Amino acid sequence: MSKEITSREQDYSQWYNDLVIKGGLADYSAVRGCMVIKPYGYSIWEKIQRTLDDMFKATGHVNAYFPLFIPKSFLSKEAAHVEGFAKECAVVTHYRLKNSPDGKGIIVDPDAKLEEELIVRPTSETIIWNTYKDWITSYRDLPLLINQWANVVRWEMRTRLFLRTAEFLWQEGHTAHATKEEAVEETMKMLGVYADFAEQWMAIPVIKGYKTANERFAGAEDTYCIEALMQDGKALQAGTSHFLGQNFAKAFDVKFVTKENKSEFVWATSWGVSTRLIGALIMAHSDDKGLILPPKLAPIQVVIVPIYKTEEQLATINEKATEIKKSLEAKGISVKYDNDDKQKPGWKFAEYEMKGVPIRIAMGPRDIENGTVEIARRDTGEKHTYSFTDLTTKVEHLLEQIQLNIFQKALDYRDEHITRADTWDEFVDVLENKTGFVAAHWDGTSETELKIKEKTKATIRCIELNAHAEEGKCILTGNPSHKRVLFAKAY
RNA sequence: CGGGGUGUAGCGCAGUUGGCUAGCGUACCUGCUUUGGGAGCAGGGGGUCCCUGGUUCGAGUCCAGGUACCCCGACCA
Repeated sequence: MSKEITSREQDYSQWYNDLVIKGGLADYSAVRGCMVIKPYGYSIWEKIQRTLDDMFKATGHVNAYFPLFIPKSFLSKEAAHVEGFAKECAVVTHYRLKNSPDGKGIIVDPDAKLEEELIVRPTSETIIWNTYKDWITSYRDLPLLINQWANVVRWEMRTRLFLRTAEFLWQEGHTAHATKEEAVEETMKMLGVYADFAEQWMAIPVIKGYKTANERFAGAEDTYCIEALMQDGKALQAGTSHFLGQNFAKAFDVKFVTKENKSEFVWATSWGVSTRLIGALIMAHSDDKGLILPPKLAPIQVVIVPIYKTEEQLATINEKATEIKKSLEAKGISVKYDNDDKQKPGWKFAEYEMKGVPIRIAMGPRDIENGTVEIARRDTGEKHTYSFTDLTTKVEHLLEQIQLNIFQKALDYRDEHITRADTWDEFVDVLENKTGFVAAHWDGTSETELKIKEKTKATIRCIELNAHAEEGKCILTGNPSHKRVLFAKAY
């Protein structure tokens, strides 16, 4: 009763907002475009962090931390980079406040103006490459494989919880290599890490591809990405991996001496994923009753709800539930036993469904008598009664099944929503009515891409890595094309 | 930055033509009864009606200006 969720059909945006807020993941804050990530939402981020961090370490990376502030002059050293980010930078101009002369409040002290303004990092390439200059002198210093977990600020015109906030949390990997081949290899390796994480942990199928010039990261030679499809048929870029060539090395004069004693610029990559992933997670799986979280990232994997009339019954259930909780926890399963007597079972059922807890175990006097529990799975809503015997194994299997099931469901939806279009009318029709990805021919020019965007709001999400050669004609101009690319409306 | 919307109790909202003590649901506190799908009854506490100024005997309500946030778009992860 107290927490109604807007249905997807009624208002998709409102449904999303309801899930975030009523699911207890995050809240609007007093600061424009900035959200408060609440404990439940943050614990999802912590799981994402922990898992990715392990994957980064396993691929040879180490963590470091660079400053939040970037001297303004640094940003302009790489031409394309500054052009891409200039319009959304928060700028620090002063370092002191003082009491207002009229006695009301406090003002910026005009005498405390900075010599050079500081930019709150929108990304850290510049400050990092300025540092790398001092760290790299010889081929022996390479490769340099560093990751940073940080917050960044991009002053977006319009923000959305998790999907696009003015401040967001992310990780950014910045690597330096002796050869182009090695840097390209690194770029692809990390793209693979992201894709594996998205599919195996978040249960979100992704398409690996590369961006057209229009969509490329500011300062990159090539931008690779993983693209996911949300339930409203819009695409969401879930992670990017950039091959930066020697652009930043040249901008910040980062050279190394080869074995042959020659001085050369180093080759670079950068790659990142952000708290936006949580937005993807929410939209990919959830339904009109609330969140559906993949077991591998759910803060609570199993909730146990007692049902009782008397203190004696509760005492018996407490004993059994604690036993079950312990045996599940011994298998690394996170369990919440909610015997809070301030809420009734029905309320708890609804609440944990809203929060996307994958498995709910209900235990009442009836169960104690029969030596059973009732298990409900969040993804399908199915309820079954199981005996205590081998309960832990059953729950483990069920968690695995749920993980696979929601991935399969998302995969089926995604695959059904990749549509080939060969005529303009067909193309527009799919984008308008069926939605999702449209695989179509494109003549390879930025002009055509922009015209299509103007007409349909769809952009080229990526050119698939495994796109096979196929002769055809551009959907708009009819000019020759050698493979299809994926268009979609996107977040 | 353009278009639309909203600011009244923690949250969600109502408040008529300007009218006297600002209300409803929920949440909260107390008590009793309840507990297998968001409990019931009784009692209780809680307000800078977004801000500033104006009109008026009287403003939550009318007028002007400001401000904040949300939604749709343009920009972007």
